[in-house]
Amino acid sequence: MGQPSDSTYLFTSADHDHGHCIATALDGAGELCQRRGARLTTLRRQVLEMVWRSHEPQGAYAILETLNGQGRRAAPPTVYRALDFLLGHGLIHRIESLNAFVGCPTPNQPHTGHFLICDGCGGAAEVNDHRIGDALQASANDIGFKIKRETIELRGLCPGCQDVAA
Amino acid sequence: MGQPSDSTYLFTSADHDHGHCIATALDGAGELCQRRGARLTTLRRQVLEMVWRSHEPQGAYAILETLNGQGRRAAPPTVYRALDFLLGHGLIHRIESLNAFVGCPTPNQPHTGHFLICDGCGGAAEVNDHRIGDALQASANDIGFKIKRETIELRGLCPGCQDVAA
DNA sequence: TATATAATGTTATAATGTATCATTTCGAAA
DNA sequence: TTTCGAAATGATACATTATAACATTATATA
Repeated sequence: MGQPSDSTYLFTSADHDHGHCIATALDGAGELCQRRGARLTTLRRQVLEMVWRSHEPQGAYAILETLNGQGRRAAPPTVYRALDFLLGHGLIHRIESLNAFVGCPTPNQPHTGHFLICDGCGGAAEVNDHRIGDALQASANDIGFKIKRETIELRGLCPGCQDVAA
Repeated sequence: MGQPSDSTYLFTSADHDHGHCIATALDGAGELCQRRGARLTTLRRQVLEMVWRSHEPQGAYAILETLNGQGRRAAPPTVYRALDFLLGHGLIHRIESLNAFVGCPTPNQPHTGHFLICDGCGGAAEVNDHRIGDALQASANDIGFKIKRETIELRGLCPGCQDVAA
């Protein structure tokens, strides 16, 4: 608990109701895929669930191990293809600086993920602050650069881990 | 030519005097290391020169091949250690979304690199626009997140490559 | 010069990601 | 319902990126 059900994760306490995060994400993904005529197969749903295992970005091979721990005997392409599908539909984001993947809490509104990643607890919070996008756009405009994709990853310490450090 | 000697690369025409970019970078690196009592060895200088081979970020193994093409017989750790040294002194930056490295035109002023990377020509331009840093800082402040490192990589099309596309 | 430290060499391997072709599953058309 | 084409997954092999561990060499300075 600790957070209202519709709030986005911003380094909430470790005891928040993460089951609710997962359930919301899976339900939302189901609806999104149905609307789009995309097939959220069992495998893809399992991989999405594993990405959502926590708010720490998950590596592809970690996901593969988890899958294989459940009786299945999968190989890397199986996982990467599922991840590609989820990325393509905006259900997850890739964290470039970690070679890892994290669930998107707001896959319905088109956006580019901006991330705060805590070096203490490993959590990654997605923020959608128009000031950031505006500043990037303004800077690019001055040069005449046309933005197609953004990789915005801030590493540091979340409020809780700053307290621990002190 | 095409650009004044002290300007930073912002997708200047392909025929700019890149030799000047390289010379400036190497000279600056020499001075910086001397001031800091750091040893810019032959190997490290060679690797820096290879990173500066163009404004396209260079992969570690591409650098390794270039090194080995010059008679030397080096292995990956040799290159990665030199890159680590150069990163540590801010002489180069790592582009996370490309697993590649690019020379820093302004290693003296402390800063975090913000990059515009053209999907057309492959060039990476480093911009230091306070609006971006300010917006990131403001957004992080609201949450109480303490920024330690920034990965800001915008992919898209530079002015020249937009023209070609049209 | 002696020597401690930094730098580089060397070998092996870990971690991440993809190409290719075979097989299975699924949904729509007949 | 059956058939058929496309999409999804399985399976094998391999490519790319990065690091661990230990040996050797070079460098500054006491």
